[in-house]
Amino acid sequence: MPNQATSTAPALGSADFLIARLHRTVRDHVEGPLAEAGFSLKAHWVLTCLLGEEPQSQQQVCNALAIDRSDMVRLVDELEERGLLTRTRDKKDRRKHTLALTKAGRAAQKLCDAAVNNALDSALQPLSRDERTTFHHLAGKALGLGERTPRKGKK
Amino acid sequence: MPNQATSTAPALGSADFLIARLHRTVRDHVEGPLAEAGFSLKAHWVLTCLLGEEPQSQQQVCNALAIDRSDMVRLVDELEERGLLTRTRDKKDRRKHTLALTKAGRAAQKLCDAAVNNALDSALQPLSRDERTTFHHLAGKALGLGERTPRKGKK
DNA sequence: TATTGTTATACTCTATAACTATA
DNA sequence: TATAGTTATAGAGTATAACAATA
Repeated sequence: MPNQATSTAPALGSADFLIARLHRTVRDHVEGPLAEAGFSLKAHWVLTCLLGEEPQSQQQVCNALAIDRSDMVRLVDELEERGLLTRTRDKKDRRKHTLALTKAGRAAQKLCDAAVNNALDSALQPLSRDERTTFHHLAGKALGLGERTPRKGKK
Repeated sequence: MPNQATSTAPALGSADFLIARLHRTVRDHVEGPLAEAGFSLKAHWVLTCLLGEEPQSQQQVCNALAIDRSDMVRLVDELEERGLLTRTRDKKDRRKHTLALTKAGRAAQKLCDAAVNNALDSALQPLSRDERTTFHHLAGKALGLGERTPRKGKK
């Protein structure tokens, strides 16, 4: 494991520090279990993004996830190779690649989701359920993501 | 600027995604102004850390900030060269380097703090003051940073 | 033997630039 | 001319491993 702050003095309350630390803590918790299931964080994001609103162009997914086009190519390459999504040319605009989940892709997403939610439970353990909901809501609001239904994972 | 999600569909409500996005948004906002002032994010953290509880060993600062020792060497090298802190051998345990801010270091910290707080205001603009306080508190709690006084920047 | 600080190196992520094919 | 996707490359940021000095 990388670099866990060993208990000692927090000393810093700046929001940029807290968010950076939180980011790493969450990543450290989630990455392992996901990797065991054979996925990266971003692969999970892509699958989840497609699950939401299914046929989307690569570019749309890039925009939704704030992932660079050149990264997306590699991500989609792999997911396609593993038969988790299909990549077809848009007939109306042949520049675009339309992405859609396969059945296996939907199953993979579900699997990832379970692993991620489980890992998040332990990463955010100090927070109560209500606190997590509030935190979640505020994070979304801070990002300017309009008012969406939270879509919480059920236990 | 790097990779801003262009308005479109959020699609993802997973906490790991929100935190990752927030991390980048905040970093993108804060890094620029800090760089103009001649500092990196981590340099600001180090200065702030020393401000809190002044004479500390390099290792203590590493622990508090979850920064790797090898990174810390370079950070401290630069800050020392610029006369913002002093690095002296601990006489009781000559393996340790004791760090302490200089007067210029304290001034620099104050300058950075202003730049950072200003940048955070715009990065977290969608949140009200109360919401920011709540978010802040929850982030700290999630990290298991005991109950500290928030030490909010005053306007 | 374990710890602090140091150095050099490797690795991962992400961004950039240049190219193609379409529009 | 501008956009979608691709490719190859470069740059941050961070982790790893080995070493010297000290305990």
